[in-house]
Amino acid sequence: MSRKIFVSAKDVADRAGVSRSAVSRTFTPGASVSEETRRRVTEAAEALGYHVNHLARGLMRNESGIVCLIVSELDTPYRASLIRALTGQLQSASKIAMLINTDRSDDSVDQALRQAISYRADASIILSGMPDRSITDLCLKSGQRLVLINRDEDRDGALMINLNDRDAARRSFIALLRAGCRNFAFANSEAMTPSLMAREEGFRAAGREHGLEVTVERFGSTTYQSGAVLAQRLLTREKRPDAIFCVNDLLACGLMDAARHQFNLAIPSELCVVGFDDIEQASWSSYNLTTFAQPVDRIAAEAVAWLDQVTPGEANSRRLEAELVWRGSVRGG
Amino acid sequence: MSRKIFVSAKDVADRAGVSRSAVSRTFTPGASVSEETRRRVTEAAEALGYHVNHLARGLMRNESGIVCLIVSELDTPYRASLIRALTGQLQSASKIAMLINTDRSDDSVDQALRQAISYRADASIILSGMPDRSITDLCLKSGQRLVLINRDEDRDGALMINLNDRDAARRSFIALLRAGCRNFAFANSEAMTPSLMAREEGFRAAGREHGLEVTVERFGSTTYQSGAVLAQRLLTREKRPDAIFCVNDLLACGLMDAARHQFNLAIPSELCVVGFDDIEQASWSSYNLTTFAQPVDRIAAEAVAWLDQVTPGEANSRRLEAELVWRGSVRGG
DNA sequence: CGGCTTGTTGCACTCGCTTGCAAAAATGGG
DNA sequence: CCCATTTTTGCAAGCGAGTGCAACAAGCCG
Repeated sequence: MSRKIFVSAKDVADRAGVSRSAVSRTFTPGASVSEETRRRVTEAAEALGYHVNHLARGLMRNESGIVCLIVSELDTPYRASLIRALTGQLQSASKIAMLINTDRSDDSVDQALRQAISYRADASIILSGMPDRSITDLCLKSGQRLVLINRDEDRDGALMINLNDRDAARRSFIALLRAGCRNFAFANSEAMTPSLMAREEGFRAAGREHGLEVTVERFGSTTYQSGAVLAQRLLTREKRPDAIFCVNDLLACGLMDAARHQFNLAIPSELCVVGFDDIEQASWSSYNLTTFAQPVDRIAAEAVAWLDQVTPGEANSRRLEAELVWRGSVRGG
Repeated sequence: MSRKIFVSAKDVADRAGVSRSAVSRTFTPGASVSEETRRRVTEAAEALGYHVNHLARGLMRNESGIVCLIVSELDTPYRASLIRALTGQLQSASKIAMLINTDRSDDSVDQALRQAISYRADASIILSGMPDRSITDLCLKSGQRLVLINRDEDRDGALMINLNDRDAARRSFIALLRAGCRNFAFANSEAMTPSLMAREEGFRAAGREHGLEVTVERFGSTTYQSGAVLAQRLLTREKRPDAIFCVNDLLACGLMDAARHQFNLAIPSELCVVGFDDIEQASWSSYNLTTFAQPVDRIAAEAVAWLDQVTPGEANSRRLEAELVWRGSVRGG
């Protein structure tokens, strides 16, 4: 059971009867090689099953082509679709994604970034959690790019991609108002991340502007189960809400199911619901949920484009619009 | 804008006043270093923010710690949860996952494996698609391990993890029979992968054994949308089925929604449904779907354990049981 | 034919790390 | 205190690739 039977540039060179540099050059775009040698080298490489060792190349060039995706709970529909978009587009830009799972503990985001440094990743994209400033500084100092998606906090040197959450929330309020709703509620988790809070703020602010009260309830994390609990809390109130903006779709699904199956409410006639993310399930006919679409492809495109730039550039913050997707969980439309 | 400001072992050595071998040894478990030098080295490393360069280490040791996950449509609930389990467990075994997305074309699985070779991945885990034999041979010859999950075909040298699909299908048939169903149908996609076909086979076989006819319908891919189409086809038949085994949960959700919303059928009183995978949505109260659970943690554990073995071993095939999860989409239970 | 440009090639050094080997230091027993 | 044994340490040789530099070949012009 021989182990290290990788074929190296040396082997190819020998077979092709050229120097090692020649084969190196054939695989380096824009290097000076004659047509003849190139042919002989590629031929030999083909025959031997040679592939440039990206580890060694990365070592020399001091850039590995690796981009770390740092994420927790990656089986959540929105996260998963973002990862799909990111990996796809990274590959088109001939980079490769390393996936770091930070489910375990909170400091594991920091751990993850250390891993990223160890593998000399060219960049890290953070989808969940928020690393210490000390560690992000270390990353930046190591020449690593940093992209923060929906994490809002300020980190200069990093690219921050956010949605216009406040505005989306306001538009949602207006839509619900037009649908004839009068008792507004906001169903939030206790996660309190900046983007979730921005949605809450925006919705409240819209309520104030229209002189209408907004009931806010927060519970657990942004899951289906929390949605059920929030339904319980909101729908048993003396003044039962007839419009609920849920901080994300998963939660909205749980809330709708509870509203229908436990409280026998008809949607949208007795209760209007709006969600956020536009996960696949939102389009399922059991939910048919009016929601705001996260522009996952745009997000991924912005991130990858920024990574492809030679100079980091200054305008390192992108605020994208969430598009309202009208479906049947709100009257009218 | 200086680029390569990575701190190397040399830097640490200088600061700690030792040789560069000493610092290398401090970071190599089981190497001979005195307590004193180790202390000084770690101290200096800490101060400088040093991290072992895994690229260089991988180059020397000829093993990178990288495991490639090759997958398409990774935002599918089952896939996503498998990836989550795999990344988590790989990290616990101090390996790291590279995610390769093969959504684009069919030969991109081969492309992906080439990437794996280029990065000198220690192993590749294939969750979707089936690579050419030529390329798998190349992988194995390069000393790379290969794990195939739910891909069934024979590739010796690789670890194959499959479920006992036939048996699950048979158990499903019996459960439906006990529930009093008499008109059985199997809703399949046109994907025709071995594991999906094994479910169909198993279900049909069980039907034959009990002298009952099984209607089989196939359409599209294994998605929610296909489920709706299949409902359309199956529920408009002259002899309407009262029991449908769906090849996976996603499809089952689509079928149930169509059955309820378009055909006004009550589940389980007028129609019993069984799915496969036990994705999160199966437990949502709108579906409450009786289904077979993919033991994702077990699968991941088996894969990682095998990768951790020193010698590949011979019993390179695992057949796991899918556990039946009883919920409300089948009467009785 | 000499001198020049242009294009190719190979040598040798470098990247950051591991590791065998031999020298040096520490330990212990008599 | 000396010698044998065990640890610890540094040197130097790789791992597989990229690249500046100089040597060389070829081609062109006068």
